[in-house]
Amino acid sequence: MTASGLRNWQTVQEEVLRRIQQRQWKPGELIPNEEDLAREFGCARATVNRALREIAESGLLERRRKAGTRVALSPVRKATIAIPVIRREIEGKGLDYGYLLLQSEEALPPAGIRARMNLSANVPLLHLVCLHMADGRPYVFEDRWINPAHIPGVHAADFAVQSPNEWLVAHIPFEGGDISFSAMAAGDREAEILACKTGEGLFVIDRSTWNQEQVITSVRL
Amino acid sequence: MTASGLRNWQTVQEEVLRRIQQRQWKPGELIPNEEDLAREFGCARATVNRALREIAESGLLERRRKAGTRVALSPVRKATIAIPVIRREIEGKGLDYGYLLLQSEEALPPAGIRARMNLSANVPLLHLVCLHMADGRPYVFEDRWINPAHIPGVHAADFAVQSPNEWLVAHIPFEGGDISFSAMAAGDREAEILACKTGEGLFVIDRSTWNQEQVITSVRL
DNA sequence: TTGCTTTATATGTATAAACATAATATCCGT
DNA sequence: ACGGATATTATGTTTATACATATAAAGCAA
Repeated sequence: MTASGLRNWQTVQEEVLRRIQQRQWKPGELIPNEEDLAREFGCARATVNRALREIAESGLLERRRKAGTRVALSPVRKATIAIPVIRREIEGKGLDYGYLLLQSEEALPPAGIRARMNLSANVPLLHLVCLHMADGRPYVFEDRWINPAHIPGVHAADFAVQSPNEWLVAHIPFEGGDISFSAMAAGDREAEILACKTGEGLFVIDRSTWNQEQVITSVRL
Repeated sequence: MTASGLRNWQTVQEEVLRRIQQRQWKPGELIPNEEDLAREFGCARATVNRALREIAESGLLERRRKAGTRVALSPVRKATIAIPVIRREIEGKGLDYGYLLLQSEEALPPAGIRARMNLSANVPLLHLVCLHMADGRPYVFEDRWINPAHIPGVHAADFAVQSPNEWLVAHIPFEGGDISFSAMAAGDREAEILACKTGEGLFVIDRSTWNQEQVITSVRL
């Protein structure tokens, strides 16, 4: 090895990953600095930097100025998951997508929601409950609270036709959210709506979007 | 706006994000090319490129050569989640970590595991069952199958002392995994081990590491 | 020793310039 | 109008160079 032909950052990256995998560079160990690597690989330091930066972002390397770059001792495995628009997810599987609005009302949120949305007083929120179906069978149950005060135009939206999910994506400039996963057993209500057995395991996603509004979505997978 | 002081890529990125959020650039719309933006922001094209590339990686922009850069129509929300070593997770919460090996044997894997690990014949695997505890209370239940043929030295490891999780991290150069989440209701066995009620919701992580070996971990959160 | 200051150094970023690559647009012959 | 060759163009990458910044380490003083 120590080849002379690693001239693009992806090749450099592969070589570095190979060395980590094959323990040529062991966990916790310091690796040569960018300049040396650049010389060894016969490329510019910027190229090495590009390669190493990406690896560091993935958590396999740890870099600190002056201290150098070392192989992560306990690589925190990071997974990036894509949360698609539900309709796309279903259609992506080649199934027919169906949507049903079950409930739409202004109501005072329960304490749990109010706390997560950081609401002080008795602010009424728009409470939407709807069901996404794949090939006619219940697929995802969505329970969402929206703060109309922060979402102009939300009253004009017709959620009987378009799911809040899609409406929001199309109309609200958002960025930054907060997602957590958990599991719960299906209660009687969920069991009925989702046509599953009471006690069956449900996969739940709680998602908050911190533009201003907040979203609570319960998803069964 | 259209300021003249955006000279580093992070500032450029913020400005671009602002424009997307405030719908100055609408979803589906083409945004100016790198050269123009660089001129407008008073920085080099490479700087704009760096800023835009990152946004594109996050899914908010879509870029194609010659076609240009446009605001994503349906931004696939990507979340990167970190899967820490369990001990760290527990200790990070300020709790006492405890570990217990419940079972360790060579056995033929059930069909499901065999299929996922792509094993042809009747290959015996090392089957480990262990429990991670936080402050004395069951926290995570781990059910793991390891192919000893591909993990040299695994027989020498004493999993009564160190969890397979940590041993593997420390001894095996790995890269590339496959993670899926799901939910299930606790069966009698799980309920007993985890000291929870039968039927309670469990959060399950199935993880495969495709170096050669494979891992199935059931985690309750 | 302890704490502060300075220095050296590895990573981080910015830049201009050049070339590579993908892919749309255009032109042209049929 | 159609299909295929060609030109054009926006992004992608590499390079050398320069400077910024964090920070470990060394030096120094109380």
